[in-house]
Amino acid sequence: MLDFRDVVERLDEVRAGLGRRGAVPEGFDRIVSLVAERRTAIIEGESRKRALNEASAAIGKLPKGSAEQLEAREKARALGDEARGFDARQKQIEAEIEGLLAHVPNVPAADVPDGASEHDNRELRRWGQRPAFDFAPRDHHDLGEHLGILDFERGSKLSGARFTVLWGAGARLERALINFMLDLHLNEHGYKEVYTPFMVKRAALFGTGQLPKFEPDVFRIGASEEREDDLFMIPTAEVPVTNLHGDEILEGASLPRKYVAYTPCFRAEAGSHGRDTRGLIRQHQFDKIELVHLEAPEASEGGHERLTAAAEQVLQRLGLHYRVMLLCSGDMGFGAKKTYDLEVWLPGQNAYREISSCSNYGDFQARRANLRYRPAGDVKAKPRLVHTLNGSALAVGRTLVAILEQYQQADGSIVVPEALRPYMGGLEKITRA
RNA sequence: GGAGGCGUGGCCGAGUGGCUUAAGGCAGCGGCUUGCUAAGCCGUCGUAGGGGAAACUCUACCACAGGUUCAAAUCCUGUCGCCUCCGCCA
Repeated sequence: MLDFRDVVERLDEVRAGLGRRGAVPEGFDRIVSLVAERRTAIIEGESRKRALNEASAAIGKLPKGSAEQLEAREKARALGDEARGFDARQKQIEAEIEGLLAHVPNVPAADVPDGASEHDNRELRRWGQRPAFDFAPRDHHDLGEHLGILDFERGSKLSGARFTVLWGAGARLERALINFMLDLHLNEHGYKEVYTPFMVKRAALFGTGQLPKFEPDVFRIGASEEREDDLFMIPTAEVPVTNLHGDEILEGASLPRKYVAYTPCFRAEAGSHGRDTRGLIRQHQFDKIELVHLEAPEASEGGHERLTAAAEQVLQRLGLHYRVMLLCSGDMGFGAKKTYDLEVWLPGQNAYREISSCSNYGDFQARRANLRYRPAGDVKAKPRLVHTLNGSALAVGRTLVAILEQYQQADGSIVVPEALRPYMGGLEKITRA
């Protein structure tokens, strides 16, 4: 969420930034008068409260039940009523401001290119070579079924469309990828591993910006006899991990906090009917390794580059050809200031597909989740909001897809990337069972 | 699932309607002192929102949300969390 004081102070600038992503809400400029009204309500309310406090102290010193005390009580009661009136007014205005801002996305960073859709994203670089085949490459769906490691029919029998069962070497490959990625980030990139709940409260989803705007995309466990409040299945580890230090004040010296988490992710995929219905690309449940940074504001840009590099390293170790895209203003997620997508080459689709998204959120999520730090070496300094960053490193299911498709052989078997063999009991090739 | 208890500042802990702008201690921070030695002394020591050029000042916050009252950490209601015992359970 944007800071309403900042919005008022830099109204034209913020409006222009939001305009770049086509997200200036109706009546946006009304915020200026709302903030002014809020201030008036505070000043008036506080003056009544002060008078009331003084009056109450005086009443205590008057003889109990005396005529003058009764009279003073009447006057104090009136003050209290007035104070409550201004308080209510203040709350109402603040709710209006929040209502206005809760649906407003972040302002894009200056170096984010203008654009309306993914077609306007800018390719920054490519790594590796497209694998060349002297046969027609198959897609992972066919390969997986042929090998008996992907079972789409039984997934849908159990749970419906967009669920898949993995068998044998497929299941083991999934697990190997999880462990390989975690170990890489732990041992070589300095991340701390964290294991979190997979169901979270509404407040956590608000903190990272999925709510209130994107509730249809999230699976919700409604109230029941067991619980009166709602829980939501996490759509990404970003939600529990970023919110870990919500309402805390961290020591500046402890920044950056770099966390890596494995979690399954659950997405309703509302509005994506008919898209990527074949194969593993778009599932209701998938595994992901997520990197999250909490950084001092001045360090977040550098942190974003390092986080992205860590994600790229996974693809490089696995020998998977990919490219890096800088997303344009219109294609970024709700809370992001700047986003790099890693797109892996999928021979079966003859296309690059997103396998990781690495974003700098600035203080947008931190304000919602109340994530703060005290600048190092200055005990008098006011707490400041951290910057939050996150990125997938990587989406496990799509990595498995990329391995099947890039490492496929003419006979339909799959060569296991060398980096994964220690995690696969030395297995060098997946063949038909 | 049953029964009971408890939630006060970074920590410990006092506080059952006005003398609490939350006592006292510990830790932290700043300084003084250092021959009296795992020390002493003085000061400082929360968060947020207002006002003010500033010094400073006001308002709110004792798990959270409501309520009673001129006045609530204190009384009432609801919620959440934690603890103990019993039962059940991977």
